[in-house]
Amino acid sequence: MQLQTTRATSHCRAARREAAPEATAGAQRIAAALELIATVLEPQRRVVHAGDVIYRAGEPFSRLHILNSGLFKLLSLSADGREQVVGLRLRGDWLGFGAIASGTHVCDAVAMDTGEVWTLRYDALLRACARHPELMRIVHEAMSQEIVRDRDSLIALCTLPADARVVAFLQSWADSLAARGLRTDQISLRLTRAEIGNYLGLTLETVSRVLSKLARARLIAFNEKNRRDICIPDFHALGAFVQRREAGAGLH
Amino acid sequence: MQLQTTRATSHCRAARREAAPEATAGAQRIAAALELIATVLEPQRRVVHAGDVIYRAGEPFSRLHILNSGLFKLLSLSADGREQVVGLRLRGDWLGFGAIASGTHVCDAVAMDTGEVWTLRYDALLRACARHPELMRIVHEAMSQEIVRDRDSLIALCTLPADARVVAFLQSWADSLAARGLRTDQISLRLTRAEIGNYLGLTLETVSRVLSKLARARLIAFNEKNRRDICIPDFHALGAFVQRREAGAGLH
DNA sequence: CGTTTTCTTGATAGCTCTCAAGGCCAGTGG
DNA sequence: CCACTGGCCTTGAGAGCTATCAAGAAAACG
Repeated sequence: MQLQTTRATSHCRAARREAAPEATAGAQRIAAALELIATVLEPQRRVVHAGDVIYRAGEPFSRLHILNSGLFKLLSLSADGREQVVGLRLRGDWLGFGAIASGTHVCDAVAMDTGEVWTLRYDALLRACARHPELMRIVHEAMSQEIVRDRDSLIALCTLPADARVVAFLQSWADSLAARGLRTDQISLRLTRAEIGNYLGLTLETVSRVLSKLARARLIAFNEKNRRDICIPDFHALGAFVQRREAGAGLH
Repeated sequence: MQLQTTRATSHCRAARREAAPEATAGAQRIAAALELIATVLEPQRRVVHAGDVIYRAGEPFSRLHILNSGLFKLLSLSADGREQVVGLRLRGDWLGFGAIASGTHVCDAVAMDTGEVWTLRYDALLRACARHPELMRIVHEAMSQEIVRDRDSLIALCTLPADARVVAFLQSWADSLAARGLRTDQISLRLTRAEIGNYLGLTLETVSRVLSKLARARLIAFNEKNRRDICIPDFHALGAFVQRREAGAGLH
């Protein structure tokens, strides 16, 4: 059992170690994709502020959006009227892929901070893709990445206990920042406990309890005077925390 | 509260009523897409049997697959070695989209029954898409549909209690069959309780208990001598069951 | 400075998992 | 034909985890 824990932990380490050296590479790839789109398609650029709606579920689809900066959330309205956060998007991500099949947007996209959105017509993109294979490669990679990322979060949210869900959220958030060349030692969640819980399928109280427990264990540290900014002194220890819990649960 | 329950239920009804008349339309659209692919690309066709592996996680990506018949499951291997069913695929569905971004397959695809798989090279598909806009539309719609479907299942699995998860699974399964023009009054799950539980993030005992409860409430009926084949006498009642439970839970 | 939102913490209840035992069924071999 | 075996399923009892409810503290906001 000890062996298995060690192996699983080292596996996580390997994945994370890869991310760090490639951070600049990831940021450069995003920058290159944005540059190509800007030169080939001349998208409409728009500055948005917290609360601005990019599109709403039910609206007809004709345009895709690419994020140049800012933080955005995707909201899905379930049949009984409750809102669920189904995704968070950052620089380099696309918005609107889900509407291609049905011709109608299936969720709301809302800005959570000031940022810049590039908008382009889908039919114009298709025509441009026929002329620029590199552009089509970028679009397909973005859609493929969205499929994989959603699948990973589905696994995390369905199989992990509350502690591990919050840790996985923090790790994936840090990974997203690292892939864009941003610093990860002092990260700002920019989400309320209620929004985090909504995203993770937990209540805000449970999220608060888990964060408090992590802080007591010195695995994270809150910023003075602002409990939304946290720093993660040791990613290894954070990952090992949930691994240890899993191993312990499996011992009986 | 009664009003809200009625509204939510009728919403579900509306969605389901749409599905029924469009069943043949959905089947025709799938058939048309398969026909176009067959004529333009001449894919390699292969008959597979239960247990056959189409691809494994980690293998290099070069080909996509389209399902002409059969039932397939997507398995994701988590870091600690447990397998998780992350998707079920039927006629008309594509396999391998998740590998485009990374160039490596991210999950296993395994046949659960005899079926026919069409295989084509991704680079050939891209070249063909440049010549046939209709083909590109089909590919993009398939990727978009996969994004939306995964997102929907994520919401269902993260926010619903065990009863509702199983009901949602039965409904989505029946919808998938209906969209392909198959009968839905007598459906065969072709999955063990353990596989259903794995897919839904539940234990096999919980799945068994929920199915027994649904059978006691006459909302489903097991086939004689085979508890894997069930029939759903009234979809309305099945949907209303979970709606009622939600409303009741919210009363306090 | 007062109001509102957000966050924390505790107590309790409910749901699901775990563990355990047994039943049903198909295939196998005597 | 029947006993045996193994896989799959069902059912029950208890434990653990998370939601719910409630109260108060802290921070943001006008």
